[in-house]
Amino acid sequence: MSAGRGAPVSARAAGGGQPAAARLTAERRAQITKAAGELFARRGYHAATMRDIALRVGVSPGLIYNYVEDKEELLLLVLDSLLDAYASSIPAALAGLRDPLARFAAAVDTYCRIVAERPEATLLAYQESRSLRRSLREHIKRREVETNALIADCISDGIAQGLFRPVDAELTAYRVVMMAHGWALKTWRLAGRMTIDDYIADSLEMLLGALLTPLGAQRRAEAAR
Amino acid sequence: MSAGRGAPVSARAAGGGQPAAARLTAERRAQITKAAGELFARRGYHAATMRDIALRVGVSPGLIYNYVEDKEELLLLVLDSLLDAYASSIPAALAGLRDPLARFAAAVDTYCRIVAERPEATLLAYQESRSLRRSLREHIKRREVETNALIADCISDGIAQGLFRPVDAELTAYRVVMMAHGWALKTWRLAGRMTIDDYIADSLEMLLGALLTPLGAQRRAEAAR
Amino acid sequence: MSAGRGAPVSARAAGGGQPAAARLTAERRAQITKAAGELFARRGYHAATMRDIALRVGVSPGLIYNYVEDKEELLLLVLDSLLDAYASSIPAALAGLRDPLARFAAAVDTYCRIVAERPEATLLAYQESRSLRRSLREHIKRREVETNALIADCISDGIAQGLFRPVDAELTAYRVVMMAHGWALKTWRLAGRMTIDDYIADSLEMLLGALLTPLGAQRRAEAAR
Amino acid sequence: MSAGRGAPVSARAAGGGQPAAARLTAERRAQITKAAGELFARRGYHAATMRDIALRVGVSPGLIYNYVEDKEELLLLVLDSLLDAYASSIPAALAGLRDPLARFAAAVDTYCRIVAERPEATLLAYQESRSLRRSLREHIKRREVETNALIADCISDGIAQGLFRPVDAELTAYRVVMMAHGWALKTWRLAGRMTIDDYIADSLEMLLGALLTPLGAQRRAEAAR
DNA sequence: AATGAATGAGCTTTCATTCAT
DNA sequence: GATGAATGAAAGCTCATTCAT
Repeated sequence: MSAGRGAPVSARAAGGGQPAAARLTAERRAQITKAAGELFARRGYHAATMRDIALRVGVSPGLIYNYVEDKEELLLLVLDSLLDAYASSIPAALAGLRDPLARFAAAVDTYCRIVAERPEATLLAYQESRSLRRSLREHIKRREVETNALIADCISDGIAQGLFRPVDAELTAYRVVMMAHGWALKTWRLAGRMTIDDYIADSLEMLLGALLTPLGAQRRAEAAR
Repeated sequence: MSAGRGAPVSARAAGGGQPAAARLTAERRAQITKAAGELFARRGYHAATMRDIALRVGVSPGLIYNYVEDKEELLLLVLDSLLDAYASSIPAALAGLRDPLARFAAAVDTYCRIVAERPEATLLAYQESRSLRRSLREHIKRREVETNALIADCISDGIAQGLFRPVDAELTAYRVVMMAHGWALKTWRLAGRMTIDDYIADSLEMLLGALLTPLGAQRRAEAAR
Repeated sequence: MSAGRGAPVSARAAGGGQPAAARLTAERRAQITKAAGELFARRGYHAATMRDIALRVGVSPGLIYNYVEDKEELLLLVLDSLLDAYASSIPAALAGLRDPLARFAAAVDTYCRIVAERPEATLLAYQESRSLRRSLREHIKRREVETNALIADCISDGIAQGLFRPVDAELTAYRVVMMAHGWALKTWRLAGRMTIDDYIADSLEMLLGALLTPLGAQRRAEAAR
Repeated sequence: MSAGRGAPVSARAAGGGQPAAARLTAERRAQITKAAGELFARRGYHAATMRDIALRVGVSPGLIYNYVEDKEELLLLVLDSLLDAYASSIPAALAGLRDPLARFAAAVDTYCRIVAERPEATLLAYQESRSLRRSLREHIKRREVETNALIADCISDGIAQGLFRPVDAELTAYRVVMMAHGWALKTWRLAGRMTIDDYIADSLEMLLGALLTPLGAQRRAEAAR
C-alpha cells in the first residue's frame, strides 16, 4: 500500500527481484518517509533539511538519495502516506455496512479522524503540493480523486436508494472533504473548545440536513431509535 | 486601513511628519506589498525571492529594506492586507441591514467573495504564518479574531431575536470561516464545475439548515417570497 | 590645527574665499569628525555606519559627502584629530620648562594622558590605519613622526647636557610612545587595578632608570628634594 | 593543544569517534585556521572574505562551515592559535631552569619572540576581539589570563627568593606583556632600525632595572661573569 | 548498502555612495 | 547647503545534492 497504484517513485535501491532485499528497501523507505513527515509537519517543508531528516532516521544524508530522487519526492511520499491512510481505512470502515446512511456516516467519520490524527499532514498537502513538479503533483491529484470516489460512491448509493437528494455526488464529496479539512485548518484555534467528536457530529448533521430526502430523514429517525 | 490597528510594522523610511512624504512612503509600501503578495501567491513564500519582488516593483532589492525590516515582515504585510479587506468590506456590507438573517447572509457572502478574489492569499495564511516570528504571528492571530467577531456578532443577534438556535456564536463563526476557506482550498479542483455563487448559496443553505429555529425558518420563507 | 599641515583632505564645500562660510564649513567638519570618532571608538570603524554618524550629527547621510570624500577620509580626520591633540598639548606643556629632565617628564606625562583620555582612538589607529589608502596612510605616518620628534627632541637635549646616556633619541622616543600606548591596549584589563597616575610614574621610573647617566640621576635626586 | 582547554568551538564535522576521522577533521580545521590567519593578518578581519579564505585553502566556501560555525569563530580559532603558542612554548622554555632570574628572562624572551613571529596576529587580537560575541571574547580573555600567569609566576618566585622587589606580580606581568606587544605595534616602524634581539635586551634591562633588589642585582652580575 | 566531506548556486541582507529635488 | 530615496555590489551563510571511499 506504500505508494498507491502506479506511483511514479524512483526505485534506485530496489535492487533485483530478491523479495528479502525488496522488503528491507521498503522498510527503509518507510522509515525515511516517517521521519520526513514528522519534520515537515513540525517545521514545514522548506525549513526541514535533509540533514535533519537523515539524523532523525539515524543514517547519513547521502543514503536518503538511494531511496528517493529528490527532496520533492520525499514530500510526495509523505503526502502519499496520508492518502494511503484514507485508501485503506475507509474501505475497512465500510466493510460490513450495507445501509447507505450508515456507510456515509462511517466514511465521514473515518475521513475526519484521519485528518485529526495528523492535521499537519493535511496542511502540508495544501502548503506544498505546489512545490511538486508537475508529474508528482498529477500523481497526488489522481490519488485524491480516488479517495474522493470512496465518499462519492456512498452518496451515489444513497441517491440511488432515494435517501439522498439527487445532488452531484462528486461535488458533494468535495464538500465533505472540505469540511473534514476544516478541522486541520482550525485545529489550533478550536482545540480545547470542541472535540473532534463534536465536530464530526455537527458536520454530519449539516451535511445530512442538506442531503436527506424526506424518506432518508425518516430512515434516519428510525435508525436512531 | 493599511495595516490594521497598531500593526507592528517598521517605518524606516517614514521619515518626517510631512504628510506628503508619509503618503509617498505609504504608497511605496503598498506597491511592494502588492508585488510581494502576487509573487508569494504564485510561487510561494520561500520560492519568491526578494530580488524578484524588487524587480516586479521596478526598484532595487536594497530599497525594499527601507520599507520593511525583513522578508518576514513583508509576509505580514501581505497577510494583513487580506485581513484589511475583511475588516473594511464586511462592515460596509452590513451597513444598511437590520434583519439578522440578512446580516448573516451578507457577512457570509462578503467573506466568501473576498476569499474567492484572492484564494492564494488565504492559502498563504495557512501555509506560512508558521514562518512568522512570534510577535508577528500574534498580530495576525489577533486580527483574525477581530474578523471572526464580525460574523459572531451577526449570529448573536440572530440568537437574541430567536431566529437562530442558541449555539456558541464564536464557534459557529469558525464554521462559517472554515466553509469560506474551503473555497480557497479547493478552488483549483472546483473551478469550472461550480461557481462561487453556487458555493455561497449551498454553504448558506447548510449553515442556516443547522442554525435556524422554526421561527427563523418561517421568517426566511416569508423573506424569500 | 584641524588637519595638520598639508592635510590631503578634500575641500568640496570649502566654497569661495568668504571667511564666514569657511568657518561654518570647518565647524561642520569638526562636528562630523567628532561624531565619527565617538562611533568608531564605540563600535569600530566597520560597524559604524555613515547613517549612524549622520544621525548622531543630526544631518542626512548625503550631507557628509559634502565635507568628506569617503568613509576612509573620515577615519583619517578622526586619527588626525588625535594627532592634533599631541601636536598642541605637548608643546604647551613644555612651554615654560628649561630643564631637560622636567621637559622629558612633562612630555611623557602629557602623551600618556592624551592616550588615556581617548584610549579607543589610539586603538583605532592601530586597528584601521591599514584600511586607509596609501596616500592617507602616508599622511598619518608623517604626522606620527612629527609627534615623535617632540619627544625625541627632549631626549636629545638631555643627551647633549650629559643627563641621558647617548642612546638613539628617535628609537627611544618610540619606546616612550609604545609605553604610553600600552595603557590604551590594556586599559580595560588594568582599569581599576591601577590609575593612570601610577602608570605614568612607573613608566617614567623605568625609562629614566634606563636613560639617566650618573649625573642625570644626581640632578634628579636634587630636584626631588 | 589545538584550541586550548574547553574551547567553545563547534565540531560539526567532527563526526564519529574514529581517531582517523578526528585527525583529518583537526587537520582541515588547522588548514582553514592557518589560511584565515594569513588573510586576516594581511587584509584585516573585515576585508578578508570567506570566499578568499576558501580559495586559499583550495576548497569551496560552504565547506568552511562544516568546521566552523561562523566567521567569528574563525577569528577565535586564529586568536586561540596564538595563545596556544604561548601556552606551549613558554613552559617548554622554562623547563630546565631553576633560577628565577633565568626563568624570568626566558619567559620574556620567549613571549617576545612569539609576538615577533606573527606580529599581525597580536594586532588582530586588539583589532577585532571586540568583534567577537561575548562568549568567545570571554574565552579569549580567560586564556590571556592563563598566559599572563606563566609570567606572573616567575615574578612571584623572584620575589619569594628576595631577588625582585615586592611588586604586584600580576600587574608587573601586564607590563611585560605590554612591552612585548609594543614590538607588534611598532614593528613596521622599527623594523630595520632595531632587531628583535636588541628589543628584547633593552626591554629586559628596563624591566630588571625596575624589578631587581640589590641582592637580585648582585646575583645577576655574578651570573653575567 | 552506506558514509559524510565536499560542492556551489543562490539566498537575504547591509551599507557606502549618488543625485534629483 | 541639505535632503533622503534609491542604488547595487558584495557579503555571509545555507543546504540539496554528489561521489569517492
